Amino acid sequence: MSESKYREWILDTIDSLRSRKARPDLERICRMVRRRHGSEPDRTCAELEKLIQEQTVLKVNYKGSISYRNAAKVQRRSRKKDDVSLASAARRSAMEEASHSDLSNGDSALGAVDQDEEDLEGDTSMAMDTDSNPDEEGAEESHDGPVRPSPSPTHEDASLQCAPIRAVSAPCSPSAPQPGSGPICNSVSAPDCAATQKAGERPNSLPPSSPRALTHNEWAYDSAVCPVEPQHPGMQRDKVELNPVDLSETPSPCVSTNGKKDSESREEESSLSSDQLVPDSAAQPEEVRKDSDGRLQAVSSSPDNSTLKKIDTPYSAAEGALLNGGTCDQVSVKVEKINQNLLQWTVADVASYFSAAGFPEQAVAFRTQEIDGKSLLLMQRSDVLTGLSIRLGPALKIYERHIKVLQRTHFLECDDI
DNA sequence: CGGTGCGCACCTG
DNA sequence: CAGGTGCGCACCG
Repeated sequence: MSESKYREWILDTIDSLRSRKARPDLERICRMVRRRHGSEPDRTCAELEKLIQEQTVLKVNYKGSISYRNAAKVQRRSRKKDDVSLASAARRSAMEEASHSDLSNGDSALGAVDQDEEDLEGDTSMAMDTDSNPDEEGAEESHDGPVRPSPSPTHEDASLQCAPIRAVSAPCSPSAPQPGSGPICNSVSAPDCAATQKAGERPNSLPPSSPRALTHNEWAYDSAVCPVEPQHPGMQRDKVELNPVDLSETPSPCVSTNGKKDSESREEESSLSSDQLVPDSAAQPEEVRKDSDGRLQAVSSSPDNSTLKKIDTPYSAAEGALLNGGTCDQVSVKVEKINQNLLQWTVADVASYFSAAGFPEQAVAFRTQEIDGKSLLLMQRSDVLTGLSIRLGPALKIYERHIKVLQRTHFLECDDI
């Protein structure tokens, strides 16, 4: 209930601010939501972070300050260009998510957001990067995110390293800080990851399609993923295994991504740094704390945590599949693991999955229709094409490339069992 | 004082 | 050139 409300409110507010030519920053968003709906700023911040993780809202560092974007709008633009490149987008998302998990953990919302935003916006407004020179410093710190993106083998290392850290230290600040020390953990973990990544290597293999886009997406995804991982031990395992495997193993067709890493890596760094840096270091700390506190409490007693965890796994699997191209055998294997969780996916998980897969607008429709993992498994082609009131193009892609694949893998698993 | 409208400059593709 | 973004200012209640 509240979630959807806040989503509407926040997206509405962002749109409103944008139409007014005012920067949609945290302060203005919170204020407007409070005025319009009487919601407390803290709560708004928390909900905003959730949306960011879901990629419903993009956090961007633009011209040295943090801005929030309506992911749906942003993506449209970028995607328009890409257009047919769904596959590429999907790959990116998958790749990114897998790799990023590490990064985002520390920063949590901020880092993640920025990343996400960047990804989405990357096409349209890389201005942020340009403008945000000063921020770059911060970005370096947060770079973790950017670095992770690196596709292949490298991030494996990074992810592996980071993963453990995250789990131990704590969950990512934003969404689900399970351990009491959300904020601290974040700060600590992030740096560690970053350091390791930086020192070791930069993982930068970008996918063939678009370097920037890839990078951006990756970041965003990472953030989203990270939070989840820490929570469930079991999940984490899966995730860890999956991610590394996916990335490293991806021997077959997918390999193409690796080649481009080098050239693109530069770009990634530059772009990444600008966006991520500022937000994470400066503004976010406060937000995070708030969120963490609230969530922590909630988490301890509530099922939220489980949701988050679930999300991570699903993503990784899905992502892996996407990245690989959806056809790889490996993918199927990964998917299988995922499938187990599929039945446990919540509505939020499903929405997050499709947001991460590059369908933020359509993800809203899934949420609106309250499609959870079980419902997803029951969905037929006609349901997707006509039951969600989404455009035919994305609907077809979503069904053929995601739902169908998820269902297939799930039922295959069942058969085996 | 806070919300709103918008001209204008700046960026990117 | 087109389109997005947001600063800074003026206006309104």
